[in-house]
Amino acid sequence: MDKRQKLIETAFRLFYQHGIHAVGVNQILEEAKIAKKTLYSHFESKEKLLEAVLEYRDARFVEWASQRMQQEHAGKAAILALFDALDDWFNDRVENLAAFHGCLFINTCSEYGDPSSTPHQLCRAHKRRIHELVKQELKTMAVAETDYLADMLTMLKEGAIVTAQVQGDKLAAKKAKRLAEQLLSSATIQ
Amino acid sequence: MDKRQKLIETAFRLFYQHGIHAVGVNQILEEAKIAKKTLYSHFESKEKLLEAVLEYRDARFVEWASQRMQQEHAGKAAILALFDALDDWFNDRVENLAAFHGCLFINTCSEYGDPSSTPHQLCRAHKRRIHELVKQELKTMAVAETDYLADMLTMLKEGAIVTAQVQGDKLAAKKAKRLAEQLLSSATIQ
DNA sequence: CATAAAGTAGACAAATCGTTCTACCAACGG
DNA sequence: CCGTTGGTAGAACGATTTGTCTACTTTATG
Repeated sequence: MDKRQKLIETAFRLFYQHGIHAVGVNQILEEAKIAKKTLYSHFESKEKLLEAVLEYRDARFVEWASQRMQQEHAGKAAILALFDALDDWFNDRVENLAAFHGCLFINTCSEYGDPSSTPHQLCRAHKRRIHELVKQELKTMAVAETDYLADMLTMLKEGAIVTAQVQGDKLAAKKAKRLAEQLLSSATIQ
Repeated sequence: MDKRQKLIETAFRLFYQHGIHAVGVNQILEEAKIAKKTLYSHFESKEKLLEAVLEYRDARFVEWASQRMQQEHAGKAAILALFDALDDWFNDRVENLAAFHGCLFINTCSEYGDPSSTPHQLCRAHKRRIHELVKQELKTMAVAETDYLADMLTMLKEGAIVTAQVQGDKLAAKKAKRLAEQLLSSATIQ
């Protein structure tokens, strides 16, 4: 088995559940049943491990989201499918994403507030990627102001995630979907 | 000078800027120029100090937000004033709130993921208070579904905060205001 | 003025942090 | 068969964590 991958996945689970500074490397090693030297042969520091975790999560998440969108017809249906996907995520119906504890990237920015730090920038890049996904979908539709619409749809998504996490509102995605629908209806030209 | 208050304000500033686990009590004491024994005579632990910080921030923030809303005519203008207030906050034009580093309550929930923990519950209570503020304003208006509208407006607010923090998008509040306007227009009966 | 309360600085304890290190073992290719 | 590679366990290091403690000083009040 790939030790490096095992470290990334274990660290992800612990960071996601308890926060980054709250989890020590010893705890990661214990759970992964991997020796300390092995960790430091693959990663030069805890922060480098975190960076690998963020890249791993980004890849998995974007892959999942885009698949869910592409399962529907391009355009409005695809975008609404994203909010259905969020609903599944919030209610722990997606095995690949681990039990919902908010967004790892938002959580990470809370702990790495300096925008010039590498973790913060990786989080920013992830959000840009999701934004791009939505924007590309909008471009296949007959709508004006795709930039503004993509901004609002992703902002709505962030709001739903935070509401689901902080308030424990399991219906957050369903509510957000309704507003997204309205937004798309009033924006569609044809 | 009230040492207890000085401790709360110093701890707030540091927690807000760097995160909670990243800041040690020694650092708080150094900056506040207060002895360790004094801290532990006022608060039985770091977490109790955090709880006092959350209560302090909650009071200041709700006071500020409701004042900004009440400066406008009741109803739609008051709610839109909230988004103008957010814009000032994101762009560091509000002295009382300290330099923008996202929302302390969202940040805290990232580090205290367990919803049954006291810090998490204090954050939840704060968000409920803001939600109530918006909902009461909606009740003075001729709109149906005040619950749904309050949900969406606060969700939009959370999305704007996260976008401003993670993406560094200083225009997030202005964009959110535009969608809020549209939402209120299409919901108004008269 | 005297006493009590509340502050000070900072040493200290016990634990944990991230990181480096030694010593050893197993598998594999030349 | 021997040396390299990559793994193991875990000791050790120095720094830092939260929290307690001693000893002293300031301040307020009766």
